[in-house]
Amino acid sequence: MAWSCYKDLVPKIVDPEQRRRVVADAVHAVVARDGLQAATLSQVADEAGLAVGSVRHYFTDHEELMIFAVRELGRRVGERVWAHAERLLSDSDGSRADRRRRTEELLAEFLPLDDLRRDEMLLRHTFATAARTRPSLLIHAEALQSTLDELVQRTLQGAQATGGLPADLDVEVESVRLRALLDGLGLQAVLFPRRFPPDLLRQVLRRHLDSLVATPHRAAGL
Amino acid sequence: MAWSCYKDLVPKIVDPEQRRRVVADAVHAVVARDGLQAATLSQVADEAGLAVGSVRHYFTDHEELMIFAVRELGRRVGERVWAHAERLLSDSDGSRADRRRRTEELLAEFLPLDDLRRDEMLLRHTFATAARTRPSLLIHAEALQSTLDELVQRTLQGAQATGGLPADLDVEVESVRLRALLDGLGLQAVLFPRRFPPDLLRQVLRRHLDSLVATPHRAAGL
DNA sequence: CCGTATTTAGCATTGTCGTGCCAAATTATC
DNA sequence: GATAATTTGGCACGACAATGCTAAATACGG
Repeated sequence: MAWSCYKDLVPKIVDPEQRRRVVADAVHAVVARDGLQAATLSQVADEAGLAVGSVRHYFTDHEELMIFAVRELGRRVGERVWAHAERLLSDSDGSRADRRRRTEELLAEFLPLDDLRRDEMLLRHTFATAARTRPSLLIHAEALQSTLDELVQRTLQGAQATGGLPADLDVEVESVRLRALLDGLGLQAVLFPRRFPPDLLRQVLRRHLDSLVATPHRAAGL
Repeated sequence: MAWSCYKDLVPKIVDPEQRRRVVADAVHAVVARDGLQAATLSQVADEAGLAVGSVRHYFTDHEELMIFAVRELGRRVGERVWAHAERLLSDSDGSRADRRRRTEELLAEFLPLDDLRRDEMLLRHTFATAARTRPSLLIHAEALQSTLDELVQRTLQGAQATGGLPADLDVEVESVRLRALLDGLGLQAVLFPRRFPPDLLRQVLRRHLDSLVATPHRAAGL
């Protein structure tokens, strides 16, 4: 049943951490394709080309497997996005138009504009949703959420610091608003892809950034 | 939510449609509390105070039960929200400030500001997510989505028609943007309620509407 | 080359799901 | 009141999940 495509030539010695990551990959693939309820031990093992017993050798139980999958997702998303962010946040040079363009590119990392980002969006959302009714996942899902929240906030702070945004803009609120926009937009695009082609996503993001730059902030009055 | 306080005195004759709605109530309650994976026949029957056999008498199988629950959710959400909308969309009178206030109230119907709206948000989101990997739910989830999309769009169109929004605003794009914002904001508030108190939700919504009113639209340039 | 630890594979158990089927209880019709 | 229809309750079966336990296959240290 289990399908070890390895030939007999490959040594049986295995780096356990790498193995765990391979299994996490399988979890991600199954969840992205068939949903969380399909991520059973047997399906994950099949996806990874292993036997159930092998998977169980590296994870004590199903719960630990799920937790690891969430953390691994967070690690990868964080790594990819922060690497992208540092190029923007550290370099203070470039014209304003250039900075604007790069900011837009950074925030576009949150949108499902290609298969990689689509799967990441899907997985983030799936695990975040699952965490609501699975206490063991909550803190890890929150950590993932916080990481991205912080990135958005720093991006806006940086833009404001370099004069790309009005000085009286309430960055706290705008961060929440931008993050909500990105999340909602990405989510709808993932759930109903027919209705939200990548062009539309980019257009909406661009429009939002435009409105941030152009809008004079009004203190909370009517 | 669903509470049939009937005692044994009530005759055994039952309106089947009402019974189906009561069972749907139970589905909603279980899903909102414990997630979709908990909406098994036995748990739903328990929640409704019925035997499994009774539930099965009104629904041929589990799938039909889920579909009915989605449609019933759509019916209720649509009913409540459109009732609210008509008061705004039909009446052309009132000052601009008054219209603005009522528009904000209407859109606040999309946010989880009280238990009822919180559960509705949760259920909409849960079923929409599930529909991705359950073809039988897809069209019903899309219908629910479309209904709310349309409401948002009409609201913005109405606001533009009465001069509450700039005439050159691209209502198509703004509808998508506003809807994404409402969805993303509501979702985060539902998943991580500690971080998103109702006041913050209102503030973000108000800020977004402010920016719509105040922003001159720039044609898609840099 | 041998013994030990690691890795892989699988069996058996237990629990829970949906569902086919049937019987009891209750109501409606005559 | 007797009979048919509706409604309710539940048993039994098969599928499949997670998991405890065991044994084979493989790699490594001596």
